Amino acid sequence: MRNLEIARVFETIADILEMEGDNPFRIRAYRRAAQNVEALAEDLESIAQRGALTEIPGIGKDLAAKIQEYLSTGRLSDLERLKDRFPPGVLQMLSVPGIGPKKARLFYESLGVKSVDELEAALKEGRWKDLPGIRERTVEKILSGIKTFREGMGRKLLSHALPLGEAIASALSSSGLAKRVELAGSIRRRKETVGDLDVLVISDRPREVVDLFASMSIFKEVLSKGDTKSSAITADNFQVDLRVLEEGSFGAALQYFTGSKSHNVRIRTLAQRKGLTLSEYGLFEEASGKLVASSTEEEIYAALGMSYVEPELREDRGEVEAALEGKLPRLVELEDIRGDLHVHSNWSDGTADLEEMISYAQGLGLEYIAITDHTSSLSVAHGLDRERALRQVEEIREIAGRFPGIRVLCGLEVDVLPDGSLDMDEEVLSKLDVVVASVHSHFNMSREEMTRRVLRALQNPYVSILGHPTGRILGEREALDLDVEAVIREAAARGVALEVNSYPKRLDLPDALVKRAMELGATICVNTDAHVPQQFNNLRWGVYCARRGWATRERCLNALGFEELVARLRRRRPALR
DNA sequence: GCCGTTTTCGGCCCGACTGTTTTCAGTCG
Repeated sequence: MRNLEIARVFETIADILEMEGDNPFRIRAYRRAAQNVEALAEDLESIAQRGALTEIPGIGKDLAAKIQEYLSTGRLSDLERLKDRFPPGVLQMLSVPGIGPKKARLFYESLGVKSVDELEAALKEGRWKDLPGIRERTVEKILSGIKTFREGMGRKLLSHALPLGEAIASALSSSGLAKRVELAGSIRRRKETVGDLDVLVISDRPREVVDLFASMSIFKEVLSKGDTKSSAITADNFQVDLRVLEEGSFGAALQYFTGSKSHNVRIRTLAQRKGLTLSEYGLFEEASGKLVASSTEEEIYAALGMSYVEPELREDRGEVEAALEGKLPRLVELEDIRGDLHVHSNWSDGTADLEEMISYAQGLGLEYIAITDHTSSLSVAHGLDRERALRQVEEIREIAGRFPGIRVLCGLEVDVLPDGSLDMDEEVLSKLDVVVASVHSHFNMSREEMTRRVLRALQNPYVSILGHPTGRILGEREALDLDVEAVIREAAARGVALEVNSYPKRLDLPDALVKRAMELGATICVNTDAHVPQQFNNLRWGVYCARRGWATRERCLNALGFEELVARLRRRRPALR
């Protein structure tokens, strides 16, 4: 599957053309092509074989030829030519918030800086003073952008890392050399970003496992390779650590390598108090060195007098105490989620029409979805004004009848305006089943103003869900300056659900705040915010995030069956039919 | 570079915000 690779190629071309000041529509064509290629469910190679490349939206004759060239030669002559114009580090500057093509080019051509690091140094040395249009405030903004950029770097989104880990694990499993393969570390804890990847293997032929691992074609460099351990780096600079163990110590090793560090410190202290000692090889009696437990994690936790702790909870956020008291929650699972209440179509900025979205969701076995397109103040997304909104309601009700396998609710993702009012009148809102209220603009209000704004939206009787409540985007945008505690309390009091947006870069509410929402009695709703049918599959990322926040099925709005859900929505929205 | 019941050329999304200017350029969504 080389779709992602080709999407990146188109993105890079778009970046370079943008720096050269090329026709903006041509640039947009490349970006749109990249997006559509990335969203494809089918392999580009098999589409190419069918000769159907131009059937992909946004792919015409030219781009189809470029895809063909890339598939057959592994390179693209156009791109090679363009790449000579700007060093890769200059292209990377575009990922720094506050730097676009114009500034990147300016810095490169007039300061000679070829990377983000060099740019930072030059700015700190004050070498920007003679540059046109660059003053103190701009420099401050860019320096803080560089900080944000660095925080997002080096770590990969879970949604990228987990499939990679699963591919490595399955290659090792299918070799027949391993009795068991598990991913450990933060990826097993389902942390939203992952710094590296830990793979544990049980085998009595460790040398061969190591050889197989080190020879995998995904790696560009093998850092170390011994009898039971190896580390290697993938082409996109992601480190993978392999550890091969004997069957007996698997539980202890899995527990040890899953972490987190702070969770393990707590566990080992606990063991010490009981006269025991815990290592990656097992739980032993301190005095005699006698093995107490080692083959499964369950045994180890049990021997310490605790209930089993799900990996997602192992962050030392109170799970040790709760496990000792037997009071850990039963976490929500992917199978508990019955529907999706935040879905877009091509009525606003989605790519698929209503039928496609509904039929895909039905195919996945969802019991219900709510269509929630944007409202008109979000003009970039071609949001709906009242007339189109009303027309869409009629159309949804009509189309829904043709899909007996799934219930389709009418909704909107309504913009929360700066004063906290909603971007749609009450007459329209009263005709909807679900209203997701979201902040999409004016991100830099003061904490007081922003909090007042969101609280006012929550107080609106038509709002059912607060969409991506903090507005953060991993590696791209900080969370809104918001008194989240007050927002959670208000949501709990008003019966408005807080969204856990499953989009891998959002995961918003973030896990720590999901936990706070649980503590304060609020309800969450794990939605995909799908703009493309395939994005319904993002649900798992949201569920992981919710689990890391101790969320239970009982406190998850869309774990309710349809009748219960409607009853719940109606409780807040008397007008619901 | 794509696209088409306004169809093979001429559109294609554009408003808000910021910081720089003194009427605007760059970035973002």
